[in-house]
Amino acid sequence: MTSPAPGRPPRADALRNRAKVLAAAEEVFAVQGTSASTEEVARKAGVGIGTVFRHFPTKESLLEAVLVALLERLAGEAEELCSAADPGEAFFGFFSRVVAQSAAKQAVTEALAEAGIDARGATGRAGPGLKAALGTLLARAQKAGAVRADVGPAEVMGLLAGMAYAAGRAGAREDVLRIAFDGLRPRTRPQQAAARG
Amino acid sequence: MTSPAPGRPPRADALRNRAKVLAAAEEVFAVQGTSASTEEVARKAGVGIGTVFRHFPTKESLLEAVLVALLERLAGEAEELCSAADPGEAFFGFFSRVVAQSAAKQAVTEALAEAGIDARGATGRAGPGLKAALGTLLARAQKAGAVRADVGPAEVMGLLAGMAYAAGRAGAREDVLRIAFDGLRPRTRPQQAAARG
Amino acid sequence: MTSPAPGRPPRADALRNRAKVLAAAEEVFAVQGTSASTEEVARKAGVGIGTVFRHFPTKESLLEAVLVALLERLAGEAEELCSAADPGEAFFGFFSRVVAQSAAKQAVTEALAEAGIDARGATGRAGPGLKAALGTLLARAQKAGAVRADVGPAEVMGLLAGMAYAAGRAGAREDVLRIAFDGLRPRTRPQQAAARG
Amino acid sequence: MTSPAPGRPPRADALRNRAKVLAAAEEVFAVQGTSASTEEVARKAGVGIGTVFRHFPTKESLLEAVLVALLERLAGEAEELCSAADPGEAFFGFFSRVVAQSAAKQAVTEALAEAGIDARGATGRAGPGLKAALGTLLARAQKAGAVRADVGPAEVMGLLAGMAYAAGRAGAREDVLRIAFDGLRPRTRPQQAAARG
DNA sequence: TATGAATGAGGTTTCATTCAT
DNA sequence: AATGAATGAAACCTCATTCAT
Repeated sequence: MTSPAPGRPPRADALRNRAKVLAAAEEVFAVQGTSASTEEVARKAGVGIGTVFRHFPTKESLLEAVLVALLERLAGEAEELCSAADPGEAFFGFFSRVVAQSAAKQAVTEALAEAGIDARGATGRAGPGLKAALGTLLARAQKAGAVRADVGPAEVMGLLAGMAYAAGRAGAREDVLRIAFDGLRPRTRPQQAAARG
Repeated sequence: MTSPAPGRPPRADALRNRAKVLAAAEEVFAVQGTSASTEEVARKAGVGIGTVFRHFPTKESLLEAVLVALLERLAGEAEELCSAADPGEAFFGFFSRVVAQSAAKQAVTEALAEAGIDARGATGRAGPGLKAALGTLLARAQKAGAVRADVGPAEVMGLLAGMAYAAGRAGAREDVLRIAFDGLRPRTRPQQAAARG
Repeated sequence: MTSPAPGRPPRADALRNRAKVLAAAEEVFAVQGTSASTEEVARKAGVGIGTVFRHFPTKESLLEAVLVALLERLAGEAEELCSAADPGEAFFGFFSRVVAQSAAKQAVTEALAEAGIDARGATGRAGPGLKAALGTLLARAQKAGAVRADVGPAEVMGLLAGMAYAAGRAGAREDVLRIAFDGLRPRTRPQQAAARG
Repeated sequence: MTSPAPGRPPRADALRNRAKVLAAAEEVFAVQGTSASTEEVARKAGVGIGTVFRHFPTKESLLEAVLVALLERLAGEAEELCSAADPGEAFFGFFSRVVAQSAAKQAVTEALAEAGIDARGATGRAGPGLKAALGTLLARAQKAGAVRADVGPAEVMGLLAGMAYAAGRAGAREDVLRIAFDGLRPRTRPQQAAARG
């Protein structure tokens, strides 16, 4: 691959094709799982197979790009909610929306899982953006008393990945999410009990 | 499942081979994931590839058999706990143990997920055994006031699958499980009842 | 690939196919050069592509096997000539025959070249067989006064590779070989003859 | 060779690019062999891949141009030596130098081989230049008694190609070249001369 | 019944060549 | 004229499945 002369902007049609490939990959991997073939992606994108490999020199790099894009999009949504009026609603609403997306897209679940683990790869590099935004949402919700104080962003990410999987693969619905949410809310009674005791 | 000639009982060595293959498959899929090759399974089992396909005519059927075996084993464990002294401990202990297994074996997670969804396939047919036993564990724990009354076996299965995934892929630990458990515990009444009583 | 149970002889049909593949590869590489495709070899051998890769798991290993087979055959011919009546004729005759083969088969030239260099790979392992036999032929010819005393097997191998290449690629014929042979002959006799004359 | 619009002289920058590509190709093919990619050549030349194909419409034509350039350079060296003081030294020195170059550059060997065979292609058309100059060197050396009288330029070209190959691929060194040189020297006179001296 | 050799579709990747910018 | 993105044939290799031994 000839790298573009440094400083020169990439050509418009190339950018367009890159985006088309990425979008097609996102859809194909969402529907068929990440073992879908690169040819399928090319077909869906309406480009030649060579074009896919020009933009993403290995299948792994394509997959990575898809996951990164998903994570960044989620991080963007989270950031927007950081200034919402009701911090509790913002936090739980975001959580719900991510889970709902995962139900349709397997890739989202994988992205969440990898973002939690992988500090190395590109996925890991994009993870912090989401974790940071989620951390802010969490902190605000905690300050407002909507979420218990003794959980951190890491636990929330783990719970999110699990619920996403449950929604997408195990056919679980709001009932399950409700349990998780209750687990995240501050405990009322025990404190009274503790006060009494 | 291999159907022997009708009326003829399967030969002893054939049964032994079937068991060897199943055990090998369980281990191989646990370690390498379900995309491991059938040859690998045959090698680990110490049999020819042809023998694997004689007992399990497609790779999918082999995978299914592995999942069914896992589910049946879990169901067995659950049934044993149905007569345990402390129903709450029995329920949460079982839940924890399943999640711990999943952390080591991807296949367990898949089994749980499929068991929740698939009412059709063989996995779905084995699911009810687990779901029934889990239902008993759940009912006893609810009656003892250790688990909130408004959740059913289906929700617990979903939560279990999600937590199993979180444990195996997203690197989540007891922290996350604690949140889920708190979500499962009664919110108000039990403590009041305890306080009153 | 499942390795055969140690001690069990390979199946007859497998051996037959292995030989067919090797023969086809030899011919294909001879005609089209070593960059010919593995599919072409399979087609010529009349087997599926999978069969080629079962016997030779990489293209490189196939190529290596071809070269080794060629070297071993040449070594065999050389060994037979070690007991020939006229050591000079044996040596030069062998040299000529190798060169003649190379004219038709590029692969022979490559085999000779690699045998000279590579002490590592399988080709290098087969090289010594040829070099040893050639060494014997050479020593006998030197003792008989047909070849000058101050050259060793390594130089002869080098000369052989060069002449093989010249014959196969540069269109050189006996004229060139005659020069090389004159270079190999002892320097004294002709002069004595000339002195006498 | 790029044909400009008839009557229009090629632009200066185009000529410059052509030269850059040719130089890059020579180096790339020397180091990586002739199977190096055209992209690699473009990168080394610092031009776009399209520019390479504008000047050399196929990879084969680029390769040919490289070989022709090499042959012409060798022919130039040979011509310069045609007026050297010692014809024997000129001839053998040239031979040695060509072989030494080949040890580093595969392409030289190929050029020599093709020059010997191909009367058709561009390589064949450049060959005569070298062959003529070599013929002159040879004739002078023969007249001076340094080379036997019964060999012609064709044989010398063949020997040269073979020795070039031996040097580059078979790891042969001066020992082998010495044999070839001895084969080229007159059989009787020089030694008598030496005996006399 | 058990074996493992044979099969070939399908996957990833490379690269000479074309063509819009 | 120069560029480099796009193309797709073709290469190597894997693996689920079949079938002769």
